[in-house]
Amino acid sequence: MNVIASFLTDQSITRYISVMARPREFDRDAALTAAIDVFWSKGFAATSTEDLVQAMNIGRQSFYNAFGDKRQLYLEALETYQRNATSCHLGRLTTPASPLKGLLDLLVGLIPDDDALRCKGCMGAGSIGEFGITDPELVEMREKMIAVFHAKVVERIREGQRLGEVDPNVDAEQAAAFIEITMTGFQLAARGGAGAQELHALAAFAVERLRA
Amino acid sequence: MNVIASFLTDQSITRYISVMARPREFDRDAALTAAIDVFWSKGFAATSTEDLVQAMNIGRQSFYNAFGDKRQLYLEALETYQRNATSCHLGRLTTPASPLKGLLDLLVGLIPDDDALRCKGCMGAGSIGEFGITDPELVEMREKMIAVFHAKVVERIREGQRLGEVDPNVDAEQAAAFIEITMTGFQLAARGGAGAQELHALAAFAVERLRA
DNA sequence: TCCATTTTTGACTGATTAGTCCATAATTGA
DNA sequence: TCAATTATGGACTAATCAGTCAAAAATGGA
Repeated sequence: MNVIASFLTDQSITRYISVMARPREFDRDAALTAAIDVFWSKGFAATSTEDLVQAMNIGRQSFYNAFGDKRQLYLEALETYQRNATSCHLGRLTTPASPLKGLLDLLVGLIPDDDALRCKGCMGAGSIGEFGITDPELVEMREKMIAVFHAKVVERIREGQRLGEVDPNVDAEQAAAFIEITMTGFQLAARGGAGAQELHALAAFAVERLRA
Repeated sequence: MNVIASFLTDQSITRYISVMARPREFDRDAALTAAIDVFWSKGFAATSTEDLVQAMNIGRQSFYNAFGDKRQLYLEALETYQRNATSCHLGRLTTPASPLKGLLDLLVGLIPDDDALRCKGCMGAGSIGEFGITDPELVEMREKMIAVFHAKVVERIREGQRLGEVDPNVDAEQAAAFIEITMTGFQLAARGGAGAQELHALAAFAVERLRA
């Protein structure tokens, strides 16, 4: 075992090795970000390793050294994407004082004004569409991500009910699931070319349907 | 020009030719149905022509004779799928006397009880996820399909408002768009493994949110 | 029986695929 | 300076890809 210390679990930080070897020339995080972008736009199957090494601007062997193989890179890309996206969602959901406004911000946050960005949709939704439940590892990743998120949405809805903003007759769990379904609907609609204005109006409509 | 008569536009019916040649040995419709099933499950990029000829149970040259190429077959498969699906949706939407019940049936109709079928999701949604707006021909096909459907949903919602079932304060166009977003959300959730019971409950929840 | 035509069958093609091999370079500690 | 280790670049490989070719078979009409 050559590893003396691995203080950091983040793979992007060069680990301390007993005998230091040739250092990596490229920025692993930047390469990963480039890979995310390709997979996000084209999906897994339609992306070739050649597409990847070009976009990441690294050599083929560096690619396999640093990321394992195409599938491992996809898993890492998707996880990184999802962690980041979920973090943004939670920020928007919880920032406003008004829970209903939080839900609105959550939905509106899914809709970039920039057409090119909006049309990429959501990589997570793309992954569900491409793989469904055929890949257990992906299913597990999804479930972990959604669990955290779902709990927060439920919490915010209950808060809205206590404050008299949200219809007290609805079941908070169901309302949260409803918001989540609406989110995926938005993401697919955006990928299909729906306009920002149209989606903003729909976000308002959906949230308004929960008002007390 | 060898075609004496082409009474029927349906490609699946052997056309009348001046000099009759060797007849096709396989059922074109059955082969197309098999192709739909493969594309539906795996998407376009992940499906090989080998997958297709095996599932369709025809020779490679017969495949290219009868369907052009992989992309043309995909277009035909998707169009056939969509026409059929839209027809089913419209039937469920318009059959019940109650418009609100029609909307509920529409949503519930998206959710097969059979797990394997439900997990396939919707081929149309899959196509949006895979191609986004990158293929103009697909975008055009979608727009034609949705236009007919959307008009019918709006109509049913207005009817519900006249009958006092649907909240008179909502904009019928927006409510219809909301139903359509909910549909795509359902289809992706189903593909991701959501349970039938859970989705049924959500269908009721969504429709109930439109009640007067 | 032969002709014109299309279908079928199976082999074939050139391109692309994911991934590997290997020689060389760069690094630190001995 | 050398040993140990990892990174890099470029050539390579075996498999699979979408699509084609050509010969044989099947049909109805001449």
